Amino acid sequence: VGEPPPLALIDGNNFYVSCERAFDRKLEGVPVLVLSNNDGCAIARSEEVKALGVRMGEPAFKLRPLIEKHGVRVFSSNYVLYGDMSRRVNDVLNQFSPEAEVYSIDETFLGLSGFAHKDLWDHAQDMRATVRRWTGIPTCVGLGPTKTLAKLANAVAKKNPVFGGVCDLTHPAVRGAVLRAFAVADVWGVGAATARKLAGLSVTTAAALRDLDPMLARSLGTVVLERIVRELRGIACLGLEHVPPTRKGLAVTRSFGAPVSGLGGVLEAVATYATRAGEKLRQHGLVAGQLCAFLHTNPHQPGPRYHGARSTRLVPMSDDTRALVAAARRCIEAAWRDGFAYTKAGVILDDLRRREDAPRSLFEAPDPRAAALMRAMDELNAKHGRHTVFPAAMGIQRAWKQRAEHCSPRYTTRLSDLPVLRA
DNA sequence: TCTGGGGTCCTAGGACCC
DNA sequence: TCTGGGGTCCTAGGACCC
Repeated sequence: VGEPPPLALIDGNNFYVSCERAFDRKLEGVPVLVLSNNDGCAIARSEEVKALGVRMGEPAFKLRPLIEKHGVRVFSSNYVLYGDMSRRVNDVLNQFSPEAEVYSIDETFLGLSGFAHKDLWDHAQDMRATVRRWTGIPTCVGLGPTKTLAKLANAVAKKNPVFGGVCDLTHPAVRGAVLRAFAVADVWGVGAATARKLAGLSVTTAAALRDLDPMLARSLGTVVLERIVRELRGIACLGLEHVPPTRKGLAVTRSFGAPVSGLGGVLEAVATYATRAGEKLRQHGLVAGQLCAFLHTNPHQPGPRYHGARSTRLVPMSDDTRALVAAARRCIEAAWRDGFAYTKAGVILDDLRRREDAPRSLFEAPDPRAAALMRAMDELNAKHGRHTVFPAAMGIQRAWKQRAEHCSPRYTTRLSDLPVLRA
């Protein structure tokens, strides 16, 4: 029995940083850092920034001296730009294989059945070069018979420049040495909790995990860990998902730009998040059956803490902004406690299904004007910009709005932000 | 003294991912 | 002063059914 057909995992290097660099040559060769929402912490680092010792998720305020000292170029996250660049990269990859699964904003699995083994490496290099030329994004490629091995190969290619950007683990002979040198905590699907348990059994490398008894793995870390063991042995347990499955839940949650202690401010914020959630629902043609709203104080600070949340059923299931806003406000009013400085709130929708599959209630006939109203709002906001029309419950001042003090232009999705070439 | 057996469905919480 | 956002999957246990 042969091994399954090869898979490739293509992954953008320091993806958000590379998106910024694609439009500004002056960012080449200098330290570049991209911050999370609210300019809170480090989420993408150029090689120069990694060399300065900045870790993933490190709070931005702690980095301030280092940023000053080394002239680090700092960016707020620009998801409109990154999302569009991701789409462009995938357009290129689709020309190399029709079997694609977009796994995340910067990673795609490709099925490469039909390629002779000796051609794989050239093919992978060709993909890298084409993506680089057509989008400006540098990538690495991992090749293997299973998703887990392709992920592992990709991590190896990224970490060791000697591989030239491509690591091929489709050949069983080279796998052993690579797996013996690979830390088990870095294997895809092995998190901190599982790594601790494995360390207790002296399993510290990917090779040792591969050699673990699958039943023991199952008792240690559920069927998920058992699958990882088998995948490391070259037995595919995780298929390519060409068509993304319909999503099960959807959330809009944000930290505030500054703490909020009045009920009015939090109600405005969740009305805004519920409004955004409604837009997302309608984009996907979905309705929600359940809504949960929460608020909480800063978990990183000492002092009085509170986390409040309430959920409610949406009957009938809905994608109507007015129903979502009303439900979210009711939940927050019920969860509210005076006397705290709140730093974050959110709206979570669950029990999603396609609008045409939603159960109808026996006595209420849907009002056709409701759908027309939502459509009109969506069209106005699409044409004239977000928040051209919005529920009054969102407020006008929105003093709780997030920080984003270093945002780059939306180079590829907004005419006014197009890059300009000067002679 | 002594109280069945076999299901399904739902939810909360943990673990993990990027 | 100051620490992101948005997902998935799995399991255990409770509620409920006949």
